Amino acid sequence: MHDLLAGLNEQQREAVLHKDGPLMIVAGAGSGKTKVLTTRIAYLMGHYGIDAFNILALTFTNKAAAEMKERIQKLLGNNEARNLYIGTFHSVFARILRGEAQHLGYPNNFTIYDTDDSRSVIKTVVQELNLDDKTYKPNVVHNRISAAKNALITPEEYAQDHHILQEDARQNRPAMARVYDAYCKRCFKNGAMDFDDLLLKMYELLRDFPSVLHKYQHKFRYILVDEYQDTNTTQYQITKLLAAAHENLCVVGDDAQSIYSFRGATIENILQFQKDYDDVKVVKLERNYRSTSTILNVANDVIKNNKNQLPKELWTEADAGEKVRIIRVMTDNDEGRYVADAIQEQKLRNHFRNADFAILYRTNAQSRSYEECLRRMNIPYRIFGGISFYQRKEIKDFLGYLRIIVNTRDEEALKRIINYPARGIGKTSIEKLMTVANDRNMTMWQALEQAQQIGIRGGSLESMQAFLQMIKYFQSMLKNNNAYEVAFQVGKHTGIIKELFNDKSAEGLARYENIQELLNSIKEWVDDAENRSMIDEDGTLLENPGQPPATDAPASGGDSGMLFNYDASQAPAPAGAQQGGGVASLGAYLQQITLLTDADNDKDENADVVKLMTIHAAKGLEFPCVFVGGMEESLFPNAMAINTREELEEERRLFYVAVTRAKHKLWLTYAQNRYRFGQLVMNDPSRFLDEVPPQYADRTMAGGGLRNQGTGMNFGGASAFDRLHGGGRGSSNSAAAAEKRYGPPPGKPGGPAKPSYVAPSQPPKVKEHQPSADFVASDTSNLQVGDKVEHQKFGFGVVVKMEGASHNPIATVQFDQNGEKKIMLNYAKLRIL
DNA sequence: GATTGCGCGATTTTT
DNA sequence: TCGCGCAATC
Repeated sequence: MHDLLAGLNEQQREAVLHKDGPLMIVAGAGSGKTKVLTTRIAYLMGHYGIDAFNILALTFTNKAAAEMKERIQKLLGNNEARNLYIGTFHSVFARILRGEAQHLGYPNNFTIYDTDDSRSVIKTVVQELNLDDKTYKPNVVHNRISAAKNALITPEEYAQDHHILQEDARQNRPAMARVYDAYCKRCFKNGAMDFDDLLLKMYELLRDFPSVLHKYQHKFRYILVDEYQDTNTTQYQITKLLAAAHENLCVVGDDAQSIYSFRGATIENILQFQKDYDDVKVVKLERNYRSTSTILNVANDVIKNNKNQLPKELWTEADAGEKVRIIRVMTDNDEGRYVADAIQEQKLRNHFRNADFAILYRTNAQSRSYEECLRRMNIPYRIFGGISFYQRKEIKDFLGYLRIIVNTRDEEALKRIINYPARGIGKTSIEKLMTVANDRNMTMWQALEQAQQIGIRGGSLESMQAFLQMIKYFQSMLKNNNAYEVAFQVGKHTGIIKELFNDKSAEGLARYENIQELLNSIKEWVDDAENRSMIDEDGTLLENPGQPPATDAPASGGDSGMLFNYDASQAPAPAGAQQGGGVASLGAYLQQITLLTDADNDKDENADVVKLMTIHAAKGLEFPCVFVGGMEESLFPNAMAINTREELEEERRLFYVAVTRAKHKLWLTYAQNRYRFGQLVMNDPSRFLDEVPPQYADRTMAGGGLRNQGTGMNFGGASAFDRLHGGGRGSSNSAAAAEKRYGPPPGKPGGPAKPSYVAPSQPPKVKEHQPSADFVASDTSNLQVGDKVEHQKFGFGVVVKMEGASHNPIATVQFDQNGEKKIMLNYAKLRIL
């Protein structure tokens, strides 16, 4: 085991060697945190002889858990790591709750509601309480409820808390407490837990059932918590309970990277850890293996402006590297162009790959200008974040069937699919079912079973009975068939596949393929689960919660990957029926599916593309070259987060995270003018830029050459970088046009700015036109051939042809810069010159 | 029942 | 500005 410690620095070694008692590892960015965690676990097992079954490691993402498991496996060189409990808080607790559900009155096959499901339930209860859904907006209400749950405030406590009630009254939502209560009751009735419940119910389980607590306290003799700075109150309390018997609790985190308070994370958890236990061993990992010293110095100096933190200072033996470039551009579009151009430049000069670049931003909306420019320059890129595979309507519909099969209490699922595909169960009938269910205190499913008795007649009744029959048929399969076999039949018999197959639109095709992909992934999960199944030491059959199914591998049998062509649906169901539901049961499948995110089955993780993402999404990642855009007041720090010191400090930590993502090169850009909500707004440079020590930064206008702009910042000496970007690369229109439009920045001395930014050397497909300052759409009802016009995007041109009906006239315009375009006058804005 | 159109709102989002 | 969600409509 000696070599486990090889390659660790002194502090890392200290953290690994510490065996018993509470341990806090304060791990700065890029300090080898994962290495320490994994080595520590391997060492516990390999050197101290701790049984893998007795070790629990909690992470925040599936990805982190999977990576840890893999690395431990490698370190140990055997298969013992498979017996570790490594997973996200949510997946580990879901797994435990699944086994203990009866204590709490939930079915073992309880459904896990994702955020959309939760909102949908909220919508329902708000309606049922006869409240205005404009006042009680689902996402607002959900945030409030979620915050309460994360803070361990029950509906009863909520209803009695003066401070909370006051706050709700002030927000004109006096009935919040009732909504919260109704929401909880409804979820319970539905046999469902939302994300927050997975934590909350786990806590209640441990709190209220001493035997259960005892069981897990003695099972998990060693507990490790990753990203401790992001834990919320509930997670804190759970860890405390679990660790109480042995106090072998190791928490790892970096208070400077706490950026999820809006999700209930409490930075106090890590700040106060030393007070929670006697004799807390604290190890600080301050040596950074990632960034240049310049970048680290910037990060260190910036974060010093925060008051509330654990003292530490990152250091490195790496070279100073280059200065951080602080770049001012005129508009958000210029920012996109500047970045795309700089990437091109760096690729050529320094042989970087696309994947060496990341563009980070505060808000998702900022991705647009980058996207346009990258596309124009044919630089491959990928945006991370956005709608997840599992949130797509067709996927949720399909899963809706699987959910109702496994858990008939799940009203959300039932409502979703009872008339999809359309089978003649109309709105009125559905409402009737719901009303009756509510009145007689039964589930909607039970109401459905008694459709006739409750007075549903005719076609509706027949449809309902046929529907019931079908679902019951699927249910009858559960016992002897695995998740895939059931899902296969669902696809075949419900008509979903047929419906999508018949939709020949592009979206329809995509939806069809998504369902195929879902089925593929279920198949793969089944194969995998059967391989990885294991018997727990206490005899419980467990499913491995870790590995999500990858969805890119071809289907078994090596065919086209299309497991399910509608046309081929007559083919026999997949052979090889397993011993039954068992480890690969539909219930087990559903339990983990909701906890997956797109990142968990990313097929082209290693593709050579520029990566665009929010700073939040970048946490934990690193890139050779990083651009951070939108360094402007009210954007970053965001206007919504500058009202309290706490908020501002979190924004600063976010900036710290952004800076410390960079290994070699870092650009910070800000635009003077930016379109926001369709309005052009002027922003001051971010205050965080002022916190960057001048000696570590080059501050320039994009392209350089501009002096004395007097922004209160030093735009002095042109760096090598400026010269590089400065002169002699043809002329550009954008900055000049922007300058023309807006004039010199108000309050800023100095003559008109010279064109500073230079258009990319590869001419774009559409030459961006900046409309004249006085651009006003003209009345085009009398537009004639030969008229000279200006278009907001395409620029100046001449009308060469008029066609189309009088109510929908179409003009063909020959543009100076962009060739001939057909312009629909009803939509496009043209100015007649 | 699907389609269109208007009005509103718009941080971040590991699970 | 843009996208979405709901309401009106054939």
